[in-house]
Amino acid sequence: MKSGNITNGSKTAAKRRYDDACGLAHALDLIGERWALMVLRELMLGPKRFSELRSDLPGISANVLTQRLEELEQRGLLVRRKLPPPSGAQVYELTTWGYEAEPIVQTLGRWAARSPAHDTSLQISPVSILLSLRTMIDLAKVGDLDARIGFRFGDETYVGHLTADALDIVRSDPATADVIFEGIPQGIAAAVYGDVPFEALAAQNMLRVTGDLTLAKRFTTLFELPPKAF
Amino acid sequence: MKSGNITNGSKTAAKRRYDDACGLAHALDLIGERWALMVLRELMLGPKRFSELRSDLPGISANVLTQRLEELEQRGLLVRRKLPPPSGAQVYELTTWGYEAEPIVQTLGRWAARSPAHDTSLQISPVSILLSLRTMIDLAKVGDLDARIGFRFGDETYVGHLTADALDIVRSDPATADVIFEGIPQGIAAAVYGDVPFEALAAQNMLRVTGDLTLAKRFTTLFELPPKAF
DNA sequence: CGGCATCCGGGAAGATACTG
DNA sequence: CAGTATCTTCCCGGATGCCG
Repeated sequence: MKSGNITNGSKTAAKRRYDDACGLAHALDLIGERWALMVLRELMLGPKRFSELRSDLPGISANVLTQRLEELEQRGLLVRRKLPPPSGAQVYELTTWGYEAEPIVQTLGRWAARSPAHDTSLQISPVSILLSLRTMIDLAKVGDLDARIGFRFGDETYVGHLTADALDIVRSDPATADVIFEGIPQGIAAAVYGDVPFEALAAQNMLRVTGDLTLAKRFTTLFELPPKAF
Repeated sequence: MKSGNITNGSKTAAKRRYDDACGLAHALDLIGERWALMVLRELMLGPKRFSELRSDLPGISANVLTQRLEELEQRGLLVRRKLPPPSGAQVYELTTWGYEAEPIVQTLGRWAARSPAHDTSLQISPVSILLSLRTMIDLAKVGDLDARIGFRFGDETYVGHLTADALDIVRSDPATADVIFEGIPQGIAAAVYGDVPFEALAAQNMLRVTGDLTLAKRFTTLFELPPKAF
């Protein structure tokens, strides 16, 4: 019914973008699609393979994950990399610029924590809870503490290095950490944000703490959620 | 037709949400829809009416704007308010919690400014450019400066209060400001980020500067875009 | 004119099945 | 395990039209 095709090159090429020079608009053009920021979040503590991403992002479908990974790679936020033999598996790893998106994840998360509608009973991934610790830590309470905190969620293990300046978290073996938290992400959440005692969590098979228990207890006091907005 | 229609109650209860306790996921459930953050941005410096939003968000359809405003109101991010007579016009105004989303807009904007694909030649709204000034100001360069900077973009006028602590910007009459920038948003961008001299901008009808020209020149040196990521 | 409902076309997202 | 292929559903964008 439209007489003549539009033939406006700039318009046919234009998919669903905000035609706006504003930085926010451009950011949304880059990472505003559904699932894009969630994918970045899952890669924020280190490379992952396709199947790990799929299982840590409940609800994403394979084709959408494929598409997001392609777009994010093309835009320079992540790269595909082959692990050295014998593994040889392909993983997705953030670029430097991709890692620089962590403040975005933190700012959004901290803001949303004030939402009265926030349902903390839902599923949460290992990376999510660890990033929330990085976000919600009150460095003033750390003092001169310097400790290595291990986390074990099934196969996924992480080690956090707590200093006066920051809580660094990398994916590595927690065997030599000062204290090890082992269980499910909700167990960490309950201990840190819900002040649930370790014994109760152990009884529910949510969390097991080994190593320096005094340090563990102290660790759980370093974090605080912001108050609800209303 | 409306009566007795399917209502899809069985499955539609869960729309298109991330079923995830992560703060990021909840944030995206609240403001992750298309145009939502752009609407928040436009309201960030004060209430606006429907038609103002529509004209400052080129590309949004009335349909979608209505829907976003409803959702954001229902979620507690903005309220509808009637201006006192004689205007009596209805405006949309952010709640306290809504204004607290400014760090989100800033973080996304600052991050995207590093993108090599960022096209600064596109249209930009008054609120966008003013928020970018708040984002990109280098307070260390302000020293003990204390000045009132006026901005006039057609009908929309703003006054920025520059102090050592912050650049506050509110929508008000710039008549008494120390210096007034008048023109189009791109004119401000060219002067501040492109170091284009005032004379050149005046010749192109992009910007006219009145008042304390020394202050104006100094003002344009306070802002710096981050380097490109690659 | 401002605000909102409705219809329609296109395209992105979701679900499932399938393949190397 | 790491993705395709296909089909369906739903959201977005544009146009029209109602109503205060």
